[in-house]
Amino acid sequence: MSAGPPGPSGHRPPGQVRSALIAAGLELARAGGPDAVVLREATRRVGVVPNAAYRHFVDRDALLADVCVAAMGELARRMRERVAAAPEQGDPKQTAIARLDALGEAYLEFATQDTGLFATAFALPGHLEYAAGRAGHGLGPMPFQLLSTALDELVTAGVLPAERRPDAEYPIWSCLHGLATLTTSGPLREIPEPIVRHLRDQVFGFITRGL
Amino acid sequence: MSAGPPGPSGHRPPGQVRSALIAAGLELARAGGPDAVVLREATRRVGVVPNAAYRHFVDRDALLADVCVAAMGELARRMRERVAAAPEQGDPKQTAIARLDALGEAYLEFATQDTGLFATAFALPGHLEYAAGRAGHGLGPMPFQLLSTALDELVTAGVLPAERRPDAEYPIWSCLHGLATLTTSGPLREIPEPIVRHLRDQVFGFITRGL
DNA sequence: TGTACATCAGTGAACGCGCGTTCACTGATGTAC
DNA sequence: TGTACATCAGTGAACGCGCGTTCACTGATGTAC
Repeated sequence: MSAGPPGPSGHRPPGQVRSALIAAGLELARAGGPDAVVLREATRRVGVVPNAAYRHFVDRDALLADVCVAAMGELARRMRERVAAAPEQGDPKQTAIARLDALGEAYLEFATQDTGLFATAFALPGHLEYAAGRAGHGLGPMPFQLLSTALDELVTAGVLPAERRPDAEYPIWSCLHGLATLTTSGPLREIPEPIVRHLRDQVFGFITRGL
Repeated sequence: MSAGPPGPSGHRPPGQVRSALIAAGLELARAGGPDAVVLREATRRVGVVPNAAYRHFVDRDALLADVCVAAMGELARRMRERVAAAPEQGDPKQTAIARLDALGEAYLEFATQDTGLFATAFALPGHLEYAAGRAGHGLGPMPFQLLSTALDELVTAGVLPAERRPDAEYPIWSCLHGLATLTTSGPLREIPEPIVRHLRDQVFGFITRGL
């Protein structure tokens, strides 16, 4: 976690402290959500004096914003990973459905395993663009885009009727996101794991039926 | 907001300060969510010295817990109100569907109009029972129960096949809750109101199709 | 190739703030005899 | 009916804490001549 090589008063290679602060912020967020992204604690972990952070971020909110974007990027990365690993089925219909499932599984798995990071990804004030689409942060396609692509494939495969394609992202996203928050930080957060898995199957069935 | 009649050092009627603190906590929560429920600010609003709160709550978390329960009770109250106001249709099928719609509308409306209170209702650590059911707080039936009842009516009316009734609450709740959080405190929070309404219709259609 | 100087990224010390919480207290209320 | 006393719910003052942020500084790095 500590910066390592440079002496106690040394200068680091350019950009290293900045990215180390974001990395430290991510660890804090992983453990405690967005509120746990405390500027002083991040600098402590990087091995730098608190005010050094102000060389890289105008204030604490600017640091948090970068941490949020990174968290969302991490969610997207995991989703891409799982879609890529989804086994090719013989039937193109089955393949398209398997891809959508993989997306949903990754989303829920991330929320379960990294609850704090998941909450942080959605804590950025304002901009829908960064979750809802159009990359441009060098982090690759974001979750909404991945879902859009999966739905396009379902249309191509003939599973989803073309007239129901427009805006089909939103009901599905809502289902997944609702289940994720209810079971990880909502009233269902303490129910035993097998039951959570059952609920997930229930919701997946519901989604498939609604297509 | 202030306690009124009793003099600056006076004692209040028994129980009045306690419920006034919860009421003040609710106002704080309404404006800023659970984190805004600050013990000192609540006592300030009630017109009492900070440590007086410790006569009524073991610590700040205990106050917050009561505020959370009250917020959930308020959500339930609004849902009941809307269901009661739903117009009786000629067809029992239509009536049952209209009731479910009313429930969903009330849920989303509460999340939109009282975002802080909505977040607070779901911020209580631990207990699923209080949202997921079985009253017992003198606050009347809670949201989950209301949804269960609505689904039972859909089965009776012949809209929802009986074999799909078990656990049907969860996919529907997930959809509504996901849409509520995405559009009120998530990445979709700043999209214009007409579009939100369109998304809501989209989700309602999805739910009806999934029954 | 060497010197003068601007820039950059760190240090050290301090600030004010508001928070939750604890202490010893006081005066009003209700009960026992 | 009157007095003694326990209980209860408030007051007043103070605590330590960690936070975000600002100030003046210093030393290393890179550039101009």
